[in-house]
Amino acid sequence: MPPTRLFLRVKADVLALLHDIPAGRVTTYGAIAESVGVRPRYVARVLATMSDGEAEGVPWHRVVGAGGVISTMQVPGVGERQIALLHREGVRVSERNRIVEFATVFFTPG
DNA sequence: AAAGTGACTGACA
DNA sequence: GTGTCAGCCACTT
Repeated sequence: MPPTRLFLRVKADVLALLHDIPAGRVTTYGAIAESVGVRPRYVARVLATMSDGEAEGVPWHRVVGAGGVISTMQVPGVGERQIALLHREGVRVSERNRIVEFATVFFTPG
């Protein structure tokens, strides 16, 4: 099934916003969604349906759930990978899978 | 057409 | 601080 036009538009917008997020900072699905004009779940869907190849060079790991939750923990393997990537940028994650000092590393897109 | 499904959120206990 | 839950709505059976 080919993606809908809306999906492609949102995907392009989301990717553009992701590249504006500096290393060491994170944003949320909700914040991106607000900027793009869709629901948070839609943003999540866009990221979740990206292949490894598409994710190449895309800082998808800088997107977390509201409050700094690593929501990708729901997908086996992905959560661990995201945390590793964040650590590499100096973003600490608690053992409860939450961003440490979330308020200070939060970045508002757009 | 109808029911199922979330890489989500905010509210509430 | 943590855990549940209902609402959400586009997408997928």
